[in-house]
Amino acid sequence: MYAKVIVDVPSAQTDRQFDYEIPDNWKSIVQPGMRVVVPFGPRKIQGFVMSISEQSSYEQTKAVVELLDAEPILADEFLQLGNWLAEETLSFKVSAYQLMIPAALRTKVRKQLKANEIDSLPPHLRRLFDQGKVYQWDDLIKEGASVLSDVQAEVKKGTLEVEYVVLEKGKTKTQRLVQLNMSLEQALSLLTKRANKQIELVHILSRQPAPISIQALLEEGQTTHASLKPLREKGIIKEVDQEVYRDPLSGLQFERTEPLKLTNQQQQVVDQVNPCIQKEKHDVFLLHGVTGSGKTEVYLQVIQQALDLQKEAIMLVPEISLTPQMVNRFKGRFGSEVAVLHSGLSMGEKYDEWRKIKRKEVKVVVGARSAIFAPFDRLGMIIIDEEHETSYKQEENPRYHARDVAIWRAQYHQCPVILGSATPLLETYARAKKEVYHLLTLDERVQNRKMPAVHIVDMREELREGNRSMFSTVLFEKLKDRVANGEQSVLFLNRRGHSTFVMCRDCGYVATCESCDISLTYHRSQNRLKCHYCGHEESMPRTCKSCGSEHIRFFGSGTQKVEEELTRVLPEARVIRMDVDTTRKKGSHERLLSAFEKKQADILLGTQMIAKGLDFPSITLVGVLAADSMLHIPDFRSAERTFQLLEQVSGRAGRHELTGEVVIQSYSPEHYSIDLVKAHDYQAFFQTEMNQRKFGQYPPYVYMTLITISHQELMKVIDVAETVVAFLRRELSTETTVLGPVASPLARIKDRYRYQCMIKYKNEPKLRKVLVEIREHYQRELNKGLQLTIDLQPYLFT
DNA sequence: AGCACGCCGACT
DNA sequence: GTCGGCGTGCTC
Repeated sequence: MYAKVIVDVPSAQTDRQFDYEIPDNWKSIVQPGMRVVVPFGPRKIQGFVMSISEQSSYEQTKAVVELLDAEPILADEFLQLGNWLAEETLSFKVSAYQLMIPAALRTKVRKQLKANEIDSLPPHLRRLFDQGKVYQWDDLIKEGASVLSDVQAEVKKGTLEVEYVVLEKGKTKTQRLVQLNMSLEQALSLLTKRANKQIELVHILSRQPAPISIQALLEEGQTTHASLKPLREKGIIKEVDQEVYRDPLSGLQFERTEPLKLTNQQQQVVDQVNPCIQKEKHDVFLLHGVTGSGKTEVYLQVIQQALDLQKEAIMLVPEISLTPQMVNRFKGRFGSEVAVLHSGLSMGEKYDEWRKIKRKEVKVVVGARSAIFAPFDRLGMIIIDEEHETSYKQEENPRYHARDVAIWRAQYHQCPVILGSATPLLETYARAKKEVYHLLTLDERVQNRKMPAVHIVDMREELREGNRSMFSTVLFEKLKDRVANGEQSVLFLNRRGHSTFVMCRDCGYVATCESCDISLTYHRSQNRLKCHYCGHEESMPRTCKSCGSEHIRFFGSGTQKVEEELTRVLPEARVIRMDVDTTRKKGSHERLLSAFEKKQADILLGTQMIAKGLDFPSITLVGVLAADSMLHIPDFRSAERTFQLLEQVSGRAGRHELTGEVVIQSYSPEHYSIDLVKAHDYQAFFQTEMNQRKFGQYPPYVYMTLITISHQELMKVIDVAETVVAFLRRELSTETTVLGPVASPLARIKDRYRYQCMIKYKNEPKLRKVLVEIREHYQRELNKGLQLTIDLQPYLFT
């Protein structure tokens, strides 16, 4: 019997199955989807069993050396999904499989030196084995080169041996429990009358039917470890280790909520989706619901339907909106049947949540992108909230989109998918219009609340009237009003730091990062300049590096500067700033939001991260300080992103009894992506933008593929890029457009020059084959400095 | 990815 | 003559 194994070596040459003999004692145990350790050349590595076969076409096969799982870690569904995903994203199969298992289960191979005959070693080598029979290879490197060749000589003789140990990173957490090791009478007979505390502890234990934790025991007995120790020494108690889950939400209480009464519109949506769950029919729904229309309640109720039918559900949310508010709503409705997966969890916590799913202890998963791989086997519903969010696309290999995986899994399980958004991605809405997806609309807010009124302020006008501050008169007055009335405001600015760039007034020199083609951002609190791409930091120069002048000035405002300005012009306002810099520490996100919720501040000032999910009753004003900040980015989706962001931010206002207002400051208020926010008119935006896309031949009218080439040397990059483009033009059909090569918008990052080329096509069956050929051609150079990334359906063009 | 094998230049 | 630099190819 042979196991067909995909080995854990992510490279083009090893991206296929290898055959290994299964030793007799494992023949009945090994199954597809299990992890094994196999010999691979001179070393030992991990692999995934794909299938089991009676024969092998290889004359000589090595045997599986270790079995890492007692049952398959990847169900058949995932073996198929991985195969599809690898092909779809042009990545290695093993990389696709690694996505599906928690990081804690990924293995590391440790190389070590084992002494077979310590006594026959020369003294300078024998020294290494003072501590034991093994010596870590990593430490050997520090010993110097001559030792290495001596070691190699001994390995040849057989006195030393090179070993490979496969280690799992994660551990299960255990808790120590105690119980009585004998009857109460026996125990008491072993104790003196004066040992009051010990006697009490024994009594407590005798009342417990099951072992209890040491902590609980000592607490109940009102004592410390001092009274436990003698019991342990006399053998009166027995201790056992029990596996426990790390609970990221420990100590939190969730108030149980009941389903809310649905509006007619909400009910219609539920009525269309529920039959699909019941009849096990696959369908993709686009739920287009304006902000505040109660999409979340719809999600909760269709998930309830799935649970009622003994099925499971996955709900994806953008990382950024996986706020305590969202978690509370799910925990409140489904209690302990929910697992939560997001990047804020530690590796161990993620592993525990994953095991709860695998063991069927939960029925619902709420999580960010990777939660789409939750190991359920009776999926009844998949929901992707804020479907247009860019975070659903992974920006490293495998470059997959959670939506595509969701639809694949839903087809496999024959269940519906709901894509929900107030501002769907253009491609998605176009598909709904073509009836590829099923369109469901919620165009009214719940309880007939009005959409917030939007004022658009022309900042050029403000400037002309002599207002050079970053707040327009309108916004400032309204802010002041809110603070006076005890209502809350949200201020949004898509830039962190203090100033976006620092320029010399005399010679025009702009401080840039030495490794990237990016201007440095000034951070006031540390008085330093930072690169937001590579993390490089330097102190703020007193004089211009180029001409020595002292006239260095700050330009472009970030959140830090706005905060400063606010305390100056509106000293009575209490401000909370939320951006990457203030939320870096674990839990600070929650802390800041709950402080705002408790009305410990009047103004919440922040970047992207406050744009979604916030639902606080007393927010009645939303201010957008620089609406055009995204508009001039060289990306065909910049108008769409601007509209989406403005709509999302506006949606934070007036979600409850108090009506809301929005003030948008812009230097191009006539642009449709800004102007149409006034009427909250997605339809009009869709039409206008579709015309633009048609005119420029952009998605959804064409598909796109982006190839980015980078290298330390500029000439090398240009050379490769030109060769690639020429090859593409020659191989692809004449209807396909190949653009470039051009320097990437971020032309240099971390000392690497970057060029890109874009392929636009409608129908190109040869594409994958041609792309694979390009990658194979540069195989050799890929190890040596050259980087070539291929992104099918890119979201970002940096 | 590692690792061995193998082929050329700078040394004892 | 040998040590060790890296290019090339293989791993069931």
